[in-house]
Amino acid sequence: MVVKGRTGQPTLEEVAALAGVGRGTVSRVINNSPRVKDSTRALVEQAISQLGYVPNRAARALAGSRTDAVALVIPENEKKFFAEPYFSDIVHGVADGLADTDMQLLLTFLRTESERRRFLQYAGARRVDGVLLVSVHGSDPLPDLLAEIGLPTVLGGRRSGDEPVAYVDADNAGGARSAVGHLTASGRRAVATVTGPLDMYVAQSRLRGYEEAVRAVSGSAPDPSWIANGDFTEEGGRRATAELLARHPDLDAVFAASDVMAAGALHTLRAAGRRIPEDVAVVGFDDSPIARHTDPRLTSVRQPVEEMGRTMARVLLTALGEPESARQHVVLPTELVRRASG
Amino acid sequence: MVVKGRTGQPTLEEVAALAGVGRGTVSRVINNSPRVKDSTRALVEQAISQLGYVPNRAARALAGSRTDAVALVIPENEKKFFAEPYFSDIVHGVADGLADTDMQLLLTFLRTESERRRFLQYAGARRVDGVLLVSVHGSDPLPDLLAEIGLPTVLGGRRSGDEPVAYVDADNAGGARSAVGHLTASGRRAVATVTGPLDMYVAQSRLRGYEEAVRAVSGSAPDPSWIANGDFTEEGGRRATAELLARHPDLDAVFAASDVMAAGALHTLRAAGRRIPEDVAVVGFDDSPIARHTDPRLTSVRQPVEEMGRTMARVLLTALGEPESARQHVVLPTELVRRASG
DNA sequence: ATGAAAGCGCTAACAC
DNA sequence: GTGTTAGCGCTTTCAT
Repeated sequence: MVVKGRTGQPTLEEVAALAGVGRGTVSRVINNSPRVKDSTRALVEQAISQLGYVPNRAARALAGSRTDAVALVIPENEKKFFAEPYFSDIVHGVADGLADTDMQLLLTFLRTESERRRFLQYAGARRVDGVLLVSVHGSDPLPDLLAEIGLPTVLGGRRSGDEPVAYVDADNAGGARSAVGHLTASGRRAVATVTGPLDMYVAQSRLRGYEEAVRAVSGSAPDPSWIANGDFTEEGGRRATAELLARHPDLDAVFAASDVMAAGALHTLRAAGRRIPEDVAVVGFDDSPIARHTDPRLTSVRQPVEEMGRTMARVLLTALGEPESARQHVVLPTELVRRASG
Repeated sequence: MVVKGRTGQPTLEEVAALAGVGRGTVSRVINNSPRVKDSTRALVEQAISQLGYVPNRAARALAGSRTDAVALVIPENEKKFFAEPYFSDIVHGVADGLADTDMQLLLTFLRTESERRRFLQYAGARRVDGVLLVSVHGSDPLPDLLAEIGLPTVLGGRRSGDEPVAYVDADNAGGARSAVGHLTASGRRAVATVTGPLDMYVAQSRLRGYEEAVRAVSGSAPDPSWIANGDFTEEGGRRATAELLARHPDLDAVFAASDVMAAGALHTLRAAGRRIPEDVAVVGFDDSPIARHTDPRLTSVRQPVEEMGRTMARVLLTALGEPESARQHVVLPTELVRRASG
């Protein structure tokens, strides 16, 4: 006949019976309540391992009104943003940060408007304990909506300088400053930049870092003609670099606000007959293998992506532990990885 | 006054009350049971949307003994294997394949032996309905253990030619044949190969494809001296290519069993003064951006990775629907992407 | 410190 | 077809 319900798994009740205690006591033990006598605890733990007992998550969630699950949400408006190992690193980091918890990691892609709605319902129904949100675009309302719902949320990156929601970001402006500083320190003065899409704070920050570094050596803000907009794609990097080259045939350095764009810049510069790094130096941002293979000597700013993921997980866990804790804002340092060509 | 534990979420009971029906009927409606009069169904659906009702997953799981969740498991013995977009594509594909289900996607990395044990416990406790397992290494016992437990499992790739567990793989041997065939068709006869780690079936298959293609033109199996082992890393590709070059200075083509290794091969060949493709042609496998940026003209075999993920999800869903269905084995075709340099 | 008991929200058997 | 009811396995008062 059809085997139903029972999975054959031992239940808390059976553990209690074997240990000769009540169910409440077993529950206390597996939840690390301090109000249990050591000897009793030992008894129960013995029974647990003897039976190979594993608490039933669903029952726990139902009774305790929590889920022990967090969602990692990835809005897919800009898939290109995730072509690189960035995505993979974030996921690894988050998983690592959750590793010694028994939190489950749910992965959710939000491609369409209807999927966004569905997710909000889902979140509103509290089917996760918290949310990690990456690749937040300029004016994405999702973080605010989650905040209204009262669901602990941590962003990877931020939407603006005074992001109200908890976030973990990299020091993009600082990274850009050090990249450009690296160029000027070696005597390059005609430094142009290829920016990311300026509706993203990450792109604004990197541009700002560039401007600050230029001002630091020239005493004034760079002329806008030294700035060309890309979109974080290689093709965008090529196009923007071509513009820059047309406007300033004498440029001797380019700071690309992403490594993929740096790869594009390198291609365009080479195609135009410029030698790297004799004629033009290039510095990128992100330290991706793609760019390194385009030119192994490419100097780049490295963001600690995996650690960002780990930190996001940690921040969320903290927020889950102390519901009324202030929103945490973490900015991790970047690092300039020098190779020959910068 | 007595309001306790309530999360504020409407329950099935409230829906039933509002619709003026019993709870069982509401349950039937949300589970698409055919045994409901259309008019009643409409009534219930009206109440559901009026209340914004979302079924409680935990309660459902507890009562129905299923979880509506599948785990995507990634054994991390060989992290290098996932440096490329492969991982990202698989995940996207799986998510896509699950998109119009309300299955949740759990992500699980297995780094240590203790994590493996924990996962087996977890799986044994039936906290997921099924498992997707990628990057299965040569003699990994995990798939068999899951099969014993009776948990529907689908592999991405396989462990051997007669893999008993359901799997979705790419036609690696066929891809390798077409790659090498492409080289020989253009007159190259001195074709060497850089293999992957031969304890992986994927590497064996690609080597077999190479051997078959060589035999097809030369009439006999290639001498082992034309074969050098890599490990799917760039450095491995460099080393193996250097060996080949030392053994056969006259080689005029290389088939690399992965694109990252192809990148390594290109670097080594260039460093040795060989011109690509005048002196030596290179063909890779996987069609990764890394390799394309090393040489934009690199011809590669493309595996439909995202579709593999999608298919894995589909196969698993089928297995969940028909528990006694035969193990499905799917092999997806690969495609040669010709560019100038092959 | 521990046992007893009341749910958590749902599914599935069973009646009608 | 539809209502009723008994659990699913756990957490959490409330007594003791």
